Amino acid sequence: MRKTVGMGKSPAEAGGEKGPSGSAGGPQPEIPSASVARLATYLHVLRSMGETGAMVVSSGQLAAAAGVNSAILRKDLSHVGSGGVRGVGYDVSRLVARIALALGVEHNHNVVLAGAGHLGKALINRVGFDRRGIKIVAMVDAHPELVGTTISAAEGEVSVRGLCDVREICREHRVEIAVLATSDADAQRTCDTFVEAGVYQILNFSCISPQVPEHVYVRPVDFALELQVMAFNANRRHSAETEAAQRNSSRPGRSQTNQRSVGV
Amino acid sequence: MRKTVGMGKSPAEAGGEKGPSGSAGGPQPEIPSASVARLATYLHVLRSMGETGAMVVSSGQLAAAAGVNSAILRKDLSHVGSGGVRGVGYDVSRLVARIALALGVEHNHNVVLAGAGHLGKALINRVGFDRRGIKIVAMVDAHPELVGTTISAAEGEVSVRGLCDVREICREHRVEIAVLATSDADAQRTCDTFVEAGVYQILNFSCISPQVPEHVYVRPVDFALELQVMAFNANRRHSAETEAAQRNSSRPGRSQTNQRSVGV
DNA sequence: TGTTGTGAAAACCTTCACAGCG
DNA sequence: CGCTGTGAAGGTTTTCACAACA
Repeated sequence: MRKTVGMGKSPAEAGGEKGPSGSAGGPQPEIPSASVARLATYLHVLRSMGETGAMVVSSGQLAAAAGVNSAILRKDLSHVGSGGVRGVGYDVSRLVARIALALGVEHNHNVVLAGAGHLGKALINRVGFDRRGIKIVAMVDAHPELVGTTISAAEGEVSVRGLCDVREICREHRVEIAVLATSDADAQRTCDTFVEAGVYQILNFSCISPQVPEHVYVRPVDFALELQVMAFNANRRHSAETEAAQRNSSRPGRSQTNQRSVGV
Repeated sequence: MRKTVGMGKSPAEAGGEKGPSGSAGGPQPEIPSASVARLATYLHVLRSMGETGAMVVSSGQLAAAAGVNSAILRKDLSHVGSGGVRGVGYDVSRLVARIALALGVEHNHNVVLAGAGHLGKALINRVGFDRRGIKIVAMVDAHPELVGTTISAAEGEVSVRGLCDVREICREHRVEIAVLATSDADAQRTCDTFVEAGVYQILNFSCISPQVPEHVYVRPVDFALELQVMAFNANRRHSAETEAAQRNSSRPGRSQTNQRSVGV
């Protein structure tokens, strides 16, 4: 929600054509973007379940584990041609395969991580990117004194390269996605380098909003924002309490609005 | 979107009462949650603008800087009693004051950060929490060997404390919000400790989904998720391209759906 | 003229509720 | 009986478009 001029949701999704597809072989029936994010979560949860031996899950169980309402889960799954069995549930491995197919997890996407500070180290040490179709192929940093050093990562060591190598790295590995975990001072410069190298999706952890051309999508990850929203909720809770106390009788009331999960 | 059973949107917002307020003095006219997140972003952007000397902004300028459509920006601002001048724009400092008031940034909220690894270090070194109403009052870690060590932070040094101190810290500082930046192995245990200490909003960076009681809100920050969505978009772009190439004429078409910003 | 503030319309997303089936 | 899949209803969020105004 910060800067980001470019495409908001997705490429594809051309002209009109609401039906399954204009001609004969339109394969993607256009999954709603809100569902895509949740499907990725289900995939993650299902894999954990599979590892602990579960063979089938019901929508209720999976929904509870994923933190969503079961109706929307079933609707999401219907977009991937769920294949559940009425009265029983879903076969875990089959469902994993279907979601993975729909999300295109089979093609590994190569990403470059910029910034060899604490955040960069935290990111490179995260496990589980690989199995989710993400491969960090290189780490770069704008500071010459860091170039050539090695960072211990989840698997082996990664050596830090310079910005001047970005173009070559991106061409060689067909990189379309980059992560900007640099200091604010280096962010714009590093971002420009990526854009010149043909990267068109950037996950931005810095506090500035880099200027980018129209066709580039920058997804901001503003660490303070979530906390600020939480603080606001805390304030609201307090004023609701004092307000309720000033009157006399209480009226409970509910509310639900799941917001999209956050962050890399 | 991961686990998270508790409140989805906000506390407050009790029963029916759609109008401004039931009785006489209802002060909060109920800002939509989508707007709250954006308002926090505007505040951030406006402060940067203020520092570079801008006195007034138009909705178009601010919207471009914040990466949103100008109509929705004006609507968001209308919730805080915008006070703009037609034909001119908004007075920057006045607008900052109004948004800060509406969001309640004046009350500082104390938060505890769990996890003294790379991620924890990255978070504690972030600047700008303070001016956004957030104060990290302590850092804790489940590993005894880290307890007592000091971490160099943006301002001075912070010493790491143990889980057994959490209860006291939270009571002393009236902590309602915690950040879970531990390893997955320590996450549940640390989370439980916070819940017992009365924390009811938790920003979760770990890859597991902690089990929490009904009234606790866990906001997941799944680092891989965003990248996976980006990868999906890249796939869609590719299949759209090849599909378009298989036919002959191209039909451009647009799409816009700004998703909520992400992360702490 | 240029910009705000805001109804009304449109798009999007979620929830309900139930038919259909194993 | 239990669970899936889905049409229809309901709610929220975004966009449009334009009157009002300095």
